[in-house]
Amino acid sequence: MGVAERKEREKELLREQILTAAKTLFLEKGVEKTSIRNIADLIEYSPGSIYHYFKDKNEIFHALHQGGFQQLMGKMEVLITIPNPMTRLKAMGSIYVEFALENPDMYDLMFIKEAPMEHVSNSNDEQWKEGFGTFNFLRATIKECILEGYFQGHDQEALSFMVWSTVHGMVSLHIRRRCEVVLADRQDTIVKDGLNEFFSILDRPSS
Amino acid sequence: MGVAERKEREKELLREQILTAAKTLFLEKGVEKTSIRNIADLIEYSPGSIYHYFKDKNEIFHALHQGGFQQLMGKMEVLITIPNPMTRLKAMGSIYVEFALENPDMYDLMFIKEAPMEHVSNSNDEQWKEGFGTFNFLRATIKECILEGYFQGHDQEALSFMVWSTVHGMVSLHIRRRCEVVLADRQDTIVKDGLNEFFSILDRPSS
DNA sequence: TTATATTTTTAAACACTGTTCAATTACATT
DNA sequence: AATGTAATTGAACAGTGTTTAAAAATATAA
Repeated sequence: MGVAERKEREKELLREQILTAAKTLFLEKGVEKTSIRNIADLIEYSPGSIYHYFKDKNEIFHALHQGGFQQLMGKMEVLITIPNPMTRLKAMGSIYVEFALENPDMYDLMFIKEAPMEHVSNSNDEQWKEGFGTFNFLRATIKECILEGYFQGHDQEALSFMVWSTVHGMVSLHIRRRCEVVLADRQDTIVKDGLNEFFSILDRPSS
Repeated sequence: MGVAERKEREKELLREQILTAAKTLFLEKGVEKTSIRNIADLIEYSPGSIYHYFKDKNEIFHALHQGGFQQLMGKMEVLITIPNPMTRLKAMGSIYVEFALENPDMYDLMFIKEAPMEHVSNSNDEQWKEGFGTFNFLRATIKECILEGYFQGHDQEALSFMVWSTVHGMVSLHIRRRCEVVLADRQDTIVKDGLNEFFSILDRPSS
């Protein structure tokens, strides 16, 4: 009676095929410029079929969105071996930036693009543990930093948001090419340099 | 022989009409979801007409993009009256954030959306004086700060980029609603609070 | 004023898009 | 072999940006 199970597996397989095809195309030419027909062509199915596996284009986007978070979380796992919270905080920043620069399109998908945010907000909390996880880890690290006297009298929540914003700002300005004109030289190094500036400012003692 | 001049004025008038209609619709429902037909409907002309005044949809976007920079530059003019560079730097950050929160859609158009960036990069330098201007002003202010000993031994260029990134990061995470889930409470104040955290870290003395 | 030339405007067409749906095909169970 | 279910299809719908030949409006010249 393994028929149902096999069919389930086959269904999952095609779902996966759709996702990898969509990912390829999304990262290649962008979400907006990828059509359902493009995806269908790539996996050699009719456009209508896709709607048997995903409610709409947004749901495909959302699935990939989640995958990206898991990938980022994976890269962050090494951080738990770093005991000093300040060192850990900086390593976290480096990993974040590294992830963004290595997977600019995926980062774009996860943190810059607007498409599926209504969907994400409305979806059940279960699915958000990944996104939550990374930010909570940042929050916890910052809390440790404060406890050890690195940011005396600072607001844990607001400081976490600010730190996240700084790394996000740098990589997103880079990815969306807002520094090309204004920082024409140094294009390749500016994000790393900016990050180091940030680190050295964080390192200054509390007054 | 003022006929040519009058026609020129009339042409400019319709161009302006198209722009205000486009701006209304872009800010109302987003660039992507605004069609040329929508704009044409609003000004009661046929869709084809618009192509006599603008090469394509991108060119309309670009025109509005430029207008936004002029608006931001206008808000920044008061800064030249602030003699202390550190005070000026912080005021600049406040104005930037204020502009973004007051005109989130225009900010999105200017700094987050990707649509017309190819066009912007390829367009002649003349048109970029505005964008250049604001960043150069930041750069100059940072330079003064360094000269007065606020950021000893720091890299002017990288520091400017980092400062810009921080304010950009905060407002863009807010605008693209990436903190809704992760910072559900404090939603309205988090950007202001984050900015203040940034200020107080900038204020710490150089080691 | 009439004829010519130029500019502005239009409607129709083209090749796309996301999505829906009735009909067909494939397949497992009885 | 017949039945019922699930997967797949292709056509259709209403929309998109853009092009273009024709028409209308206007300006210039005779």
